[in-house]
Amino acid sequence: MPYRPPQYTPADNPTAAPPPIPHALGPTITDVARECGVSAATVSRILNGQHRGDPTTRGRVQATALRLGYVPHSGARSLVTRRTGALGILLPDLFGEFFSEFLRGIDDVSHEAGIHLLVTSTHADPEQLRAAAAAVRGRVDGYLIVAPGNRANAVITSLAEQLPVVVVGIDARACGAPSLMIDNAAGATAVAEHALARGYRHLAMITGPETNEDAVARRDAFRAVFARAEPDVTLTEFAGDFSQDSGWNAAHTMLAHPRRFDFVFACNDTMATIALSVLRDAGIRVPENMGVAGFDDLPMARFLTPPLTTVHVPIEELGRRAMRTLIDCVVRGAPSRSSVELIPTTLAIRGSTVPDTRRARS
Amino acid sequence: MPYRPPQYTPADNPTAAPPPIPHALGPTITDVARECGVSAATVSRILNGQHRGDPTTRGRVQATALRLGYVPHSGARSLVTRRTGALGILLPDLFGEFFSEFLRGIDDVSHEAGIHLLVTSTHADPEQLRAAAAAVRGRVDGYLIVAPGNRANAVITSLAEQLPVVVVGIDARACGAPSLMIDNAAGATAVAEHALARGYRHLAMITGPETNEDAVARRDAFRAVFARAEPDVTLTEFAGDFSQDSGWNAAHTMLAHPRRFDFVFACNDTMATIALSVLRDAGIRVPENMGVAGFDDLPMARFLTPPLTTVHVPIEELGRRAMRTLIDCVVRGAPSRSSVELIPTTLAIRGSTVPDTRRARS
DNA sequence: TGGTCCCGAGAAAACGTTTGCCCACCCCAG
DNA sequence: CTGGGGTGGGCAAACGTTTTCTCGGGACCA
Repeated sequence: MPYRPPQYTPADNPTAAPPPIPHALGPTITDVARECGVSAATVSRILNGQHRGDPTTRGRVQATALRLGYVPHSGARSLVTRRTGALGILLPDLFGEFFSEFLRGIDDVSHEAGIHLLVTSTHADPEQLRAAAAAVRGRVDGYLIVAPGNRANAVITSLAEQLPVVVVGIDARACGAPSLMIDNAAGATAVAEHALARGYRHLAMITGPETNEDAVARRDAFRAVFARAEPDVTLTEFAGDFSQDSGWNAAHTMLAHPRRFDFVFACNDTMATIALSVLRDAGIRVPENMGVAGFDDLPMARFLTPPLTTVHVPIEELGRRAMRTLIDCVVRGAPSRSSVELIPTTLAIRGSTVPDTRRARS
Repeated sequence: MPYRPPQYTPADNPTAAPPPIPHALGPTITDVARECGVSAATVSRILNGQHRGDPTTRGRVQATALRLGYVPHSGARSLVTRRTGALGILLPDLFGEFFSEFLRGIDDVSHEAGIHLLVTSTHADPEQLRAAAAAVRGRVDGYLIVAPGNRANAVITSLAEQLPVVVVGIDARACGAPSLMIDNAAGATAVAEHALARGYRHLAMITGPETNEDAVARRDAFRAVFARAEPDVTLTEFAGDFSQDSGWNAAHTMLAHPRRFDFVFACNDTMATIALSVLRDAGIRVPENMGVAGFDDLPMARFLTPPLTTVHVPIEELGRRAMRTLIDCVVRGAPSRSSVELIPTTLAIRGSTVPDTRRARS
């Protein structure tokens, strides 16, 4: 990734004159010092709390800084402290409610730590991840990476050698970075067992992307329960990739299939929502003729028709924990120990698998 | 907002020793210069494209920079250029799909301009907005503000005096900043006219927050159509605030109302979704007994049961345009001319207002 | 051939902050 | 009265980059 300087000039007019007037800077530490009749060093120490000195001076300096609206220049500071006070959030793609929730958790933690967030959301593959990380290099003290798939190990490893890294979504122990993972197996298992307990026998599953470890884990756990189920139970898989379109295609493929299914498990709520919609259009009653379950428990899931049985994932909590872990790594300055934290999931049983819709607002 | 230095130490242990090992920095410009046998000045000029000089030297420097993986220290650079290459995105709150879509548009544009995004999402009122802006002061070249309500004018005005500002969601001409606004009036008007054309006569509206200009505009436009409708048409308003909970409360209040309604317009899709759910639980058929319409056209809207008639808002495009406007301001260095750009909306007619559900995937 | 101009590239200052080192002062004890 | 320890606070270097000023050399024209 060759270095490319920031381009404020619009792409359609690369020859435009460089902007002449940079923004006005506020008061500097020298201004505060002069105003108080002390040296810049003293101001710096007081404002950073390292100074146990004269309370009078301290009060005066703080008051002056406040009055002048002084905010230290973060660039100058990071130049000497070698810390930026910011963390890079590298997201594969910003789709749907999942990432709003996730970001909310992250923002919450970072906000109270006084840490800033550099967010990028445009990596779909390892190479773009590398580019995104390179772009914010030097501006951040660490990376929070939501894995774009399971092929990114090499990139993550090389990033983790330079800065603290926390990975969400894949097991990155081999990369030397702590990982946080959703307990997909428990969730998918619970769905499968619930389906069988409810008497459903011919199961369909709409899978997620092959490269997504969450998706694979959900699929495998679902398969595993099927493998030890009674022989009259069948399981058929239809390929999806978590997107709306793929859900639509998979649901229609399922309906065209010669086998009559009585249950469909979509590996995320987005696809489950679409499945519900397709089934309704086809005149199939849920849950009587067919049970439907999803995964994620998006805020909307309980308000669908019928309310969607799904695996609850504490998404915001996931973001929060990931952020705490990352901050912890940065504090220790250690090159991010390997570890895996499993985020528990629970099955939220609603109207798409049990007839009584009175439980609408479970 | 008193200055508070970044706190990497976890809040529960404020006395922890300061982190001893700052992250290792990569190669500096001096390293590249030494490696090539030229001066740092030359490297700087070449890498920034200001150098039309000797192609041999240029090629050598570029190759070396690439080989060493040199990335300039953004702090040092911003110290002298007085630009940071980053923009601050100040969001009121990260809820639902709306902001994922919005952020996607923003990220898209900034990414291709090589500009970084500092995202904050924790301001619910003007004072918090001021604090959020102060926190990133000096780290950004401009602000993209999604208004937390219509009381923020004073804060926005003072921000706009210092840095380029673009505002989304309120008319900030008085603040000296360009604004982008959704054409709420057109959308709400279209809904009202559609409802009346479909023969609905007793309309209910679930409003948004009083402090939100979008919400107010939608309400007023809907009222206006009612005002010039035939006398047998009634309109009753129920207070909401765009949240799921408020939608639930408003829908139930509506059902308890002595008047029998045959149409409900929720001022955003989140509340409309809840309304659909509540009506289903109450055994009211949509659209036969009651029509439902929302606003925003979230990606999920067309997959609800029945598919939701709603006002389509090009959310991603909104983010994209806002970002382009902001970048334009920063480029010109001008203190952000006042202007208002209106983002057009269109009515998406679906099954929640017209019986034929065959149009499911319109 | 001599003068002029241009172009490539280096030296050095400046940006705002932190921090190690040092000094001066004060207080207290001997 | 003097010496020592402790403390408040100043000086100056350093961080990595851009940019202005400068100079040397080569080309071109008369």
